[in-house]
Amino acid sequence: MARSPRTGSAVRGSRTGRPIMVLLDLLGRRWTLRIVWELRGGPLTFRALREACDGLSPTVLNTRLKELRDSGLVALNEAEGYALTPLGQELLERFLPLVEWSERWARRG
Amino acid sequence: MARSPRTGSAVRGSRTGRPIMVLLDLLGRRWTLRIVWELRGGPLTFRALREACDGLSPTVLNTRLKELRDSGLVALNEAEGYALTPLGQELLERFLPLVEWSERWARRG
DNA sequence: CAGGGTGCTACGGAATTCGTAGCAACTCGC
DNA sequence: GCGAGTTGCTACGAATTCCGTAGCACCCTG
Repeated sequence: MARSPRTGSAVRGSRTGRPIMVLLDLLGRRWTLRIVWELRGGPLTFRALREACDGLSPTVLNTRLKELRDSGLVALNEAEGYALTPLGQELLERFLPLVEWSERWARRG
Repeated sequence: MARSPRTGSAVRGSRTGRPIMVLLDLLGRRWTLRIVWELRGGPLTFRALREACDGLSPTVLNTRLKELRDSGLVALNEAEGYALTPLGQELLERFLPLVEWSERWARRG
């Protein structure tokens, strides 16, 4: 199974290690963006996260969570479950304009 | 092969048809974000786009381009090649903060 | 002990993606 | 007309990724 993309190292589709390429590799994997999105309201347990993501397989969820933890975007808090780190919240904030845009996209497209 | 995600219809991983879910499905497919990114500087031909994306297979490139055209984000201009539509440029603009963020992410993560 | 929660793994099959080869159409120079 | 070059795009078998179900080990409460 493909390893977690890391800045400075080659990723799927690019050998430069440029941060944007690493990010595109990470976010281009199925469920990754969705998981970050579902954590927007606060921590969720592994199983709650599964349900929020329409019951994706635990295999993939665990793989994605490993990648997101390796990337410093998500952390496992024993008391509350999985949550966005400050870095992950920054990513979510940068992503919010896309959410607002998608509403207009739906009306026009 | 999975059909292009459309707002208002069920997509992979969500039956609600909410625009954000449709967008997450679309962007969560491999190479989709990369293709939009590589078109940031202007139109590219099919083959130039392949090279820009580190030689991804023409099968997948064509599939992604169909999806992006169905979504109204990319158009084929016979004279110049594939280019972002105004809608696609809006998406790219909303995505730019993530690029800037990825630079800091690389330093911290 | 029973019953419920937690994170997580195994495994076989389905879906997606890849890599290579090549087609049909068009344009250019000759 | 005839190549040589471009264009967008397809076929097809193999590799990779993802899915669905079942279930393990652990902890806590009753």
